[in-house]
Amino acid sequence: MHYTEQMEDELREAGWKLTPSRRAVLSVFDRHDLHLRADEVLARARKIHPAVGRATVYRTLELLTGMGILHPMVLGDGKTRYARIEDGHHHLVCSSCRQVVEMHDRRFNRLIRRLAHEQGFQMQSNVMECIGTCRECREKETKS
Amino acid sequence: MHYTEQMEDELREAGWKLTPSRRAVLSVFDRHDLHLRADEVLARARKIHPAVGRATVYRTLELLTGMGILHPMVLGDGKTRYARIEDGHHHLVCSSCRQVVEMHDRRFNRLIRRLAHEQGFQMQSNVMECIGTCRECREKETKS
DNA sequence: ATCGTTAATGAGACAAAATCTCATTTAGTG
DNA sequence: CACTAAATGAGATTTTGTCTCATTAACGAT
Ligand SMILES: [Zn+2]
Ligand SMILES: [Zn+2]
Ligand SMILES: [Zn+2]
Ligand SMILES: [Zn+2]
Repeated sequence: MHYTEQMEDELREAGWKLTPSRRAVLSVFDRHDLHLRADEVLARARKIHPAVGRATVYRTLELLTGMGILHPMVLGDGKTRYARIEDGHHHLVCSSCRQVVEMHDRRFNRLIRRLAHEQGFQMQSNVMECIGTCRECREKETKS
Repeated sequence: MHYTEQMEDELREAGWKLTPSRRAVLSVFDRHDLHLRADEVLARARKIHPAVGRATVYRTLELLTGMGILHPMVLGDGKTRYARIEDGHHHLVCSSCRQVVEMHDRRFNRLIRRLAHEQGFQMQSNVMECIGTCRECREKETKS
């Protein structure tokens, strides 16, 4: 079953109404590697359901965040972006060229789950942002 | 030597002028466990140097972020907050009661550094946010 | 100590992002 | 089809962040 449909089921099962606006916002996140600002979500959602209002997009982003489907984050540039989050969502951000590399490593989730457990927390999900310098930028740097 | 003075030295050595406004913003972050919104930083900075303007606070936050001294983050609630970041800054956020627990574990930085290295990145710093449920909230939940 | 250069500043206009209100609509239920 | 509470969109409003520009002051040179 496709991700979007799965999430629609989750909404329904949690007792939320499945409206065209909510479905539009949800379907924007069909790919797992998007990091979108609220206004970008609005623009994309309108391609699917032109009538959606800004307020509804914000409300839906909040709803989906509360359900653990999306998660807000700032990838170094101070802008709030929303991304899908399954168990974990890990990034390498180059402080020089700003490229963002997605990194998924089981070891990571395992370690976090364990550390959280030590503190009495039960992990739902996690987001990590590692700021550094990518190889290309380091090479440019040493040359100059 | 105190943290704030150390950071002042860093600024100076990087060639930036050490103004009362910059020192005020810097001194706001004397404690390591603060996560402040820009307007909170402004209010606190004004207690030290009442003349600071909003624009300067934003400019300084950007400067300090660029230098790897501060880092913007959203702890679940979609508000951008700035916090000191030494090597890493790791949080457990309870999705139910919203409490934030700071977690510092060497294993974490080690693992991230290694994974980053595998991707050709040289880590400067990292921020992690783990969303979950704290013990108290889980106990409340099972009782009800 | 004084000077000159130039980065840095604060005020306030402006722009962007987010929230709130409320009259209207509609999804889900039977 | 009809009912009802939840959800919506429009637009006002608030909050957050940026930009401009005339003025100031940090810091190195003298
Ligand atoms: Zn991502
Ligand atoms: Zn790079
Ligand atoms: Zn923290
Ligand atoms: Zn809790």
